[in-house]
Amino acid sequence: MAIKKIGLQIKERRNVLHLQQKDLSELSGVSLRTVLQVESGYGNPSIGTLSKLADVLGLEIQLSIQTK
Amino acid sequence: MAIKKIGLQIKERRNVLHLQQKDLSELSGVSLRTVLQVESGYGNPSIGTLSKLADVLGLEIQLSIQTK
DNA sequence: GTAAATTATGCATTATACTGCACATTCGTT
DNA sequence: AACGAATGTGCAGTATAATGCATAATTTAC
Repeated sequence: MAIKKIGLQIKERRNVLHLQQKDLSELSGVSLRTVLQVESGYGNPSIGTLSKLADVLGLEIQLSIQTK
Repeated sequence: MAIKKIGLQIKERRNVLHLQQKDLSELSGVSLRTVLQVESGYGNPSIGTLSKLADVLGLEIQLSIQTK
């Protein structure tokens, strides 16, 4: 499922950058509560919310041809 | 902005596959109303909704390192 | 061990995505 | 032009994402 994978990517990238969830929350303007939900793969964030998180982490959302 | 770009990609891909908005709506289970909004770059779809559309179109949502 | 920091969960409220219906506009065909 | 098909808009209702607060559990540092 897309959301779980994305949540994991967010979490891993955050760790690589040595940021805490609270940092990501504050830098992105997304509540800590929602950061937690997204990273746990629980929930169904909007593109807007995901985009705010991705921006802080230097990531971008892409649509690509399915490989598989 | 991420949403406008994604909307355009959805629309272009749909055209490549010779699908109409109504087809995409029915195949994905997303209302025609929402398909219209997403394609026009207006609105802020959830990952779940975007994922349903992407699946039908053979696309996948990805997070990748920002290139720019 | 224990204290503090970090991550996680329950519940209630607010903001907003998603939808259906009706109607309007644009596009293609004759 | 005139008709039908496809795409788009306004408005209202419903579902659910996003949030804050309090509280837990977990991890980290002392």
